[in-house]
Amino acid sequence: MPEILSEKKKELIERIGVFHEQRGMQPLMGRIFGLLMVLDEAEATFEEIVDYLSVSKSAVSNALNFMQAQNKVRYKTKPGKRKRYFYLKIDDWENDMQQQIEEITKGAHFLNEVIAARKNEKPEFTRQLQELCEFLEYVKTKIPNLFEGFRKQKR
Amino acid sequence: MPEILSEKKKELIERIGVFHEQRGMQPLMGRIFGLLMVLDEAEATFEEIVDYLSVSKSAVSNALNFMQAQNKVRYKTKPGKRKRYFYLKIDDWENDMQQQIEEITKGAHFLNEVIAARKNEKPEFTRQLQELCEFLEYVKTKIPNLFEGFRKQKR
DNA sequence: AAAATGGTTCTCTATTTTATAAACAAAGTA
DNA sequence: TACTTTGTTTATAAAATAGAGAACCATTTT
Repeated sequence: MPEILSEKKKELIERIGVFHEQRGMQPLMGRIFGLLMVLDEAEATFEEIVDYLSVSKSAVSNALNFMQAQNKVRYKTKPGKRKRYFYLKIDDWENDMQQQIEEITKGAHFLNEVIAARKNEKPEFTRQLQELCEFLEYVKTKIPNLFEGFRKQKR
Repeated sequence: MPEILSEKKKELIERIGVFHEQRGMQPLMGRIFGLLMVLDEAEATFEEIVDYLSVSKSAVSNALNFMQAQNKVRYKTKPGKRKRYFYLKIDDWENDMQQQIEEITKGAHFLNEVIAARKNEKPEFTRQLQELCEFLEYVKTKIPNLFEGFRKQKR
């Protein structure tokens, strides 16, 4: 028997949905994300997702396939049951975080191209581009330290 | 006489546009961003932007207003001239970067809510949420160090 | 075999986003 | 005053997105 969601949880799911939506995730994906976090069991069948979120099967099918392709979601089965139990693959959050932080530093590449393409007509401007670029490259080198520092601090 | 853009610069502008587009910026904004970086003068009039990018005036007007509201772009005027010279406000990239890095840590807030809302039926799952959350909070505290470390390393 | 289950795929529609074109406003010029 | 320049606004149109609903397919179950 599936958990009955409190109003608080429903509302939290929606807010988590909006949060992700604003960061470029498609709306339903964000809400599935929220749902799978909030459920005490931390998992749900296809049908439950449809019911909890009141959306169509096709929407759920597409969203789940997308999330699985992105390695955000997995499913398992249970002996004797045909249904799939979808859950968040949260155990590799470190990889995820690393990628997210690296994302920010990706722009450095373009900055270098821009700097190379510019005549130095506005040295002050070019210098600022350079400084930003150097910062991004510095951050990139410091990412491993961040994880290391975190682990060290935990013990 | 406005600079004539080389093929290389045109292509670079487009790639910068796509880069920003993929990060949620509207397409034209990304290309204006690229244009204003790549131009030797690091500035352009409204009309020049329209011509360089072959887009409509209203599109440019909207994009520039948006970018000015976001404090990404400013304009100045020149004595005797009526035109506005738009340029990137790049000098506060530190603020910008800080906000971008903080963006990543925003999710911690939701994670705390989720953890509070969950019965502890799946302790392993909850523990992973907690760990991720702690990491985000750790990163948040380390942001100032990042800037400090960068400045230190520069001298 | 027929029916039920679990999920996928296809078609259509509503919404949102992005851009155009044309009218408009303001301010300077002849 | 009329005309030009410089941008803004206002309708619209075109295109991309998200999702609904129904048909569909592959397994089980009966």
